[in-house]
Amino acid sequence: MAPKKSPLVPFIQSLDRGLTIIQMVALSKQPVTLSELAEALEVDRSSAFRLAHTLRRRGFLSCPPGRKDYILGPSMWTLSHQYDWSNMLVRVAHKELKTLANDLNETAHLAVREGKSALFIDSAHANHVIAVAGQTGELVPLYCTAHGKALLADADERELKSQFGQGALTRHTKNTITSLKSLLEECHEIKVRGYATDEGEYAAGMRCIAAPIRLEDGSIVGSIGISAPDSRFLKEQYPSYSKKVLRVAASIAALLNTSEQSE
Amino acid sequence: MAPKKSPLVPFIQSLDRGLTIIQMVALSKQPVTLSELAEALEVDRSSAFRLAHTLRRRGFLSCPPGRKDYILGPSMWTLSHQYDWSNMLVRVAHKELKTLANDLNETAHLAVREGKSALFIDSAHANHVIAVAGQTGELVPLYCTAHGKALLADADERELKSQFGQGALTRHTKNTITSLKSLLEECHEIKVRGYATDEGEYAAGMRCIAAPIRLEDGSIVGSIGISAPDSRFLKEQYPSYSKKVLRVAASIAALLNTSEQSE
DNA sequence: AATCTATATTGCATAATGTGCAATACGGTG
DNA sequence: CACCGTATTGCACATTATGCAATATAGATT
Repeated sequence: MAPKKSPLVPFIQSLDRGLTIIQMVALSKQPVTLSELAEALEVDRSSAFRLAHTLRRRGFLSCPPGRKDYILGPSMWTLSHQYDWSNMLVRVAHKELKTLANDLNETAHLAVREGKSALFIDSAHANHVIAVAGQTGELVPLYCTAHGKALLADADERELKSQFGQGALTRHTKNTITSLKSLLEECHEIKVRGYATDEGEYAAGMRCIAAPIRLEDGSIVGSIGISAPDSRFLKEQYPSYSKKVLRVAASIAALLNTSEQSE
Repeated sequence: MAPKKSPLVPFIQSLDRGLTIIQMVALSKQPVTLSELAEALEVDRSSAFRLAHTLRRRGFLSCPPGRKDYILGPSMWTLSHQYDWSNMLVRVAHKELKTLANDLNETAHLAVREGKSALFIDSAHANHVIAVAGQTGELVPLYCTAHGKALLADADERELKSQFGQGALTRHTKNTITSLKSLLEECHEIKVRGYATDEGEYAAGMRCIAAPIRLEDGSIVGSIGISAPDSRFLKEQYPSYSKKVLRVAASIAALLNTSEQSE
């Protein structure tokens, strides 16, 4: 597709092919057959076989019992379990986060879900020099913050119930959503329009917009948004702000999904 | 260690090396330098460089901003997020589960944590033909079942509080643990001796032993155990039963951790 | 059951590919 | 500025991965 620019650094062909196999298998909903691999790689069956066999010996692939096609193996699983991913999103998204903060001249946050809370894992402030660490690590409720609701966007009734029980939700301000039903409705809305808002539902006087960050398959892995006092961040700004926030969320997702890393 | 038996199927050397790099980086707490990779692989720096470079281009590795050593990249992250791991444990453990059930001639279960519940993902019954699916999918509370408590073994006070709130725990039987304090103590005990018990704490008249399944780094990824009515499963059998359960938990862990898959 | 097709697996010779060596560039330190 | 360690590139050679062709295996069709 892309005209190879500078293969200055030689690619290790067979490793590259092996990685392609891993990704094919990981992305496919069904087990992948040898023929499919061979065809996708444009190599002979025998070559695909030996690559796959190597992956299998190392536990990166395995075969469903009795079958001879491939699925991901336990190595991939244990690696992803053991590895500390906590700053992966931060690293990938930090630049975009700063851009957002500068563009809108407000504070931008990056959050992930942590049980029944949203955890702020990074932030960027406008008019400040490159602050390496904001006061990240803050936990806020899912149901009454823009980030939290963005992270909940895909939740259905069952999930909300299991997370928040059947009791009423704790009220923090006069705007806090306290019924599961309204929360569910809001989630639907967020899912449709792509971003969530917080009209002082947790901290009075603060307004916030946040959008979920979605991988290719739609799964939500985090949220990014802008916060400011409602004296400065007016409702009229929702359209333009949300557009920017959505754009940034999309470009972070793109960075995550791109298999070809720039440099 | 093991004398290579039959390298009948040739290994793709460079792919194999690339996988080793991925595992090294994933298992290391620190970023890994090129020199370390070269040394571990017993290849020249330049070769290690080209392998790592290929991995980086594909997003399987990346470099911390400004650094030149390696950490895992976004590809590994997105793959592990998107992939459906729900039956990984089942596949790897099923054989062992059957063995356990047959050995003790009782029902064996495999469970994973799902929020504040334990989810049974597989089971094996003695005296039955190979039942492909037991009634998996059952959710039981974490705090009053052997599997649940095995999954909680490493929990500290903070985690228990955040999971179960400060209220008393729902009583299911006269043996149910209802205070967080006793639960915490029991968790400690379980961690020390390696297995959890359930003396009819959820369903009266049922006794159960379960042990956590731990990866190399100690993280708990599931639990395996044996259940039976207390008329048949006596306290006297704890020593011998627990020994078997622990052994099986260990061998499942071994299957998960082994990078060299048998065949 | 026997045949047939599709797919998996192995052997082997060849050439492409990955490798080590050596040279060069880079980044930080005295 | 010179010095060191490390990263990166060029190049020639030989190891290694590849395609082809042969064989084995499994499932389907008759």
